[in-house]
Amino acid sequence: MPQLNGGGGDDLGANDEMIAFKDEGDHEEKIRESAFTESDLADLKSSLVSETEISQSPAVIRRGQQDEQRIYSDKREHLDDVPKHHDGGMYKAPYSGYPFLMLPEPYLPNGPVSPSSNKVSVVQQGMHPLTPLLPYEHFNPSPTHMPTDGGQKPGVHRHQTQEISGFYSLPQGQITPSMNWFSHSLMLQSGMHPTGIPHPAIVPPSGKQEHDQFDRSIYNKSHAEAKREKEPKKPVIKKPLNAFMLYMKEMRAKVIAECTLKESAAINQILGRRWHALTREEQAKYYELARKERQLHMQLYPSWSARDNYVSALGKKKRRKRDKQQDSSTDNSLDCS
DNA sequence: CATCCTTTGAAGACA
DNA sequence: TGTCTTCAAAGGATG
Repeated sequence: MPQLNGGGGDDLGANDEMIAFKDEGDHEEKIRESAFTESDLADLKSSLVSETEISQSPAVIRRGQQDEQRIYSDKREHLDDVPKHHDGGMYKAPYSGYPFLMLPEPYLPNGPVSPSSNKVSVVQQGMHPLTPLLPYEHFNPSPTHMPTDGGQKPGVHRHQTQEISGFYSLPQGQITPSMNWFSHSLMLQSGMHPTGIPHPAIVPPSGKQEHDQFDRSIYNKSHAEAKREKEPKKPVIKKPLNAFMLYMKEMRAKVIAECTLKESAAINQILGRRWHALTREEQAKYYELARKERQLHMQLYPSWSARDNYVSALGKKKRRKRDKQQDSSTDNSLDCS
């Protein structure tokens, strides 16, 4: 199968996913036929209400979503097989030259999308808002810089890939095989990437509560405690963005402009429908970008695991949500249409 | 002020 | 192995 950048040992693709993807053909066409345009905005707006009120219980809805998700997951696997738009070692995103040109102006720091946002993390402010990939730009993925498994957590299996374009080459010696999180944690403070470039995947010790605690400590803590507080805290390394998230980042501004919507939930619904309306080639771009994101992320943070950011095995938020659903499922009044 | 909503996909947990 | 849960982004809405 065609491999990215000459196919250096990427094991993310799978050939056994063809069936589901083929079967999806008709479905995909139908989706495209019903591709969302801004003319459907009114429809969506009403569906935002109606779709959540109709027959299915949340559990059933969720189940359906997951079934569909699996189909698209299969599709994604297949998409790894589609011819890649790359040239030699350098990926050329045909649509806009990701990562540098992927997002339109509105995503620039002073653009219409972000300017007034106070939700942008400290790390993101003042950095290239375009994509987490930017800092990776200087990362040299050559085998000599491959991280070892020394810092690897048990049970964390990360596939090391040989091939990342020279596009991401790093100033020499910035990341060594022995560099795990602890060895460059100081650099990571305040979201500083080992390269010296802020990285959006790295945020200061997370949680507003934590932050509040820190602020209060300035006034309330004893000297010893204050000193302890000063000690470096583990920065939070965020998950790499998946294909859809990358797509959302790129297209959100466009949808906002077209539909004059502000509410993210509604925008995300539109984006979800548009995502399904994309051709496989169009989606492939984002799957490819996401794959690169993951590769770079795992090379930059070999000891990182998604588990690191888990609130708990069963987070309180979802637990509450589930409890709610159970309550509503016992109350069937909302299930009928 | 914290959490929810809403989407898809990746990854971890668990039976 | 299959299913479920959590979290990535975003910002208005809500309690």
